[in-house]
Amino acid sequence: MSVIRGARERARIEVTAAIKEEARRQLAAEGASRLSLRAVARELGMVSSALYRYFPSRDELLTALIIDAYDAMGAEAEAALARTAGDAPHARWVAVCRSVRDWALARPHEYALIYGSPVPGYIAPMDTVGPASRVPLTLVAVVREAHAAGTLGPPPGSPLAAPVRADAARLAAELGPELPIPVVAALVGSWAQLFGLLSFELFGQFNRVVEARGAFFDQAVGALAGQVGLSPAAVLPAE
Amino acid sequence: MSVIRGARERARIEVTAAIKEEARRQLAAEGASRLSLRAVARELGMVSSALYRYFPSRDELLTALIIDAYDAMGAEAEAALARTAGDAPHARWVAVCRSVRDWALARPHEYALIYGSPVPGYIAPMDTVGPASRVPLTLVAVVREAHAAGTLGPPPGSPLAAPVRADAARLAAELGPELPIPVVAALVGSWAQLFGLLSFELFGQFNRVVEARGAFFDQAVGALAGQVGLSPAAVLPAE
DNA sequence: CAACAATGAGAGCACCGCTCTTGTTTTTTC
DNA sequence: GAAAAAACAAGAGCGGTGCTCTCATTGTTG
Repeated sequence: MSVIRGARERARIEVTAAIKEEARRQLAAEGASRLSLRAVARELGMVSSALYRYFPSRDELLTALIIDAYDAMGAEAEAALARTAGDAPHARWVAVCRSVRDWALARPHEYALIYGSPVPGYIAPMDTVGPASRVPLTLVAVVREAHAAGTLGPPPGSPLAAPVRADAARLAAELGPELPIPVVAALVGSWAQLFGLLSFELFGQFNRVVEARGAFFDQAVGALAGQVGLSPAAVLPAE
Repeated sequence: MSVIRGARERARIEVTAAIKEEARRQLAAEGASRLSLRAVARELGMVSSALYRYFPSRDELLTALIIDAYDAMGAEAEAALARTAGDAPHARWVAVCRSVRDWALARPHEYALIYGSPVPGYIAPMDTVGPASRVPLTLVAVVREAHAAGTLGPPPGSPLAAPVRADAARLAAELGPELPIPVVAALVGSWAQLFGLLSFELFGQFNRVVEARGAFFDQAVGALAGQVGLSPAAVLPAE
């Protein structure tokens, strides 16, 4: 399947990669709305119409960049999870969140591409949902491990309204049937709130408000962990 | 100061308003990145160059829309606060959050304008910070009232790291010197997290994940209230 | 009334996304 | 190995964009 068949196919892969690379460079320099196919082509020494052999439209190029960004961020989160194997769940939660933040701080424009305003009229194709769910699935993995170890406390807060419980139950069936329903509901909220913190920091809302951004982030995601039932003290029991 | 001096000045105010109105219509129809000065001018029966007498650039038009949007959202939040005078702080908190959500759901593109990816290269001018702070100040008002009434519990979570405490202390001096520092820190986090919930809902991240969006939002902002020390049970004491 | 500043109209510049046609090169098929 | 098919690059061109410039007109003010 991944066998490269000939010079043409090899060239196509290389050119496609070069286009995305140059597009990412322009993204970082100018932002998504100023990404120009003509400029990308010019920089690559080709004519603009040639670029349409590789991406049928500007939106398709953006979609490819979106998928790449989701994948890169997800890989970062998964790497953080793997790196902290054996640590306490609360610490792993914080580590995963931090890795996401580090990735976003290094590539703010790619972050904006996936968590900023959606391009108008643009419906995210199904190809994006897999890559997009890698970060939340990583957070779920942390919680499942804590639950398996018996260190997961009940999430604080009022009991769930019926429709929320229904949503959470459906999600639990997909993500971790053994998890208590309120934990799943709290997880979804924490997931959104994590990116609220990131977006505010990256989009400038914290300017002149929060200066110690890293410390503040750690504090906030620690609190988020508490919201899903992960307590700082709990440690994985030795086998 | 606000006396209208002549026909010319009156016309200028009307034309400026008409331009913004038409621009908002296009914003709703096409999104910020497809907002076109020429199309606005065309719809208004003027030539595109005439529009530059009113806004020196497309970005300036966007800035005006941004300020209007912040102001409208802030007014909505303040109205919700006024409407619930005398209610328990926890209920007022939820009411303010709901009013912000309702405003955003009715004008998703204006929401995206102020809480989505910033226009690249675009630095928010100082004019925006006043209108932008109306919503957070409304949330602060709820918490201050609860504190004055003595119903504000200590926010849960680990003690604050020194730099976070310093930021929060500086903010407390501006926003409410009587408030405990950890409450101020939790407030900033809740503020960001509130818009995380909103952005995920509005930008499509909850598609196929959360269906009962209103109920879920209420649940989540209720938990957010708990994070700043507002408990559902506490009621304002009768005078 | 005259001088002035604000406004509108039009042409034009450089750029954009995208399409179509033309000629070339690689791959596939017989 | 030659012919047919597919992939590709290049160029011209269409209708659109933000923005600037010039020039005539119109309301304001001394």
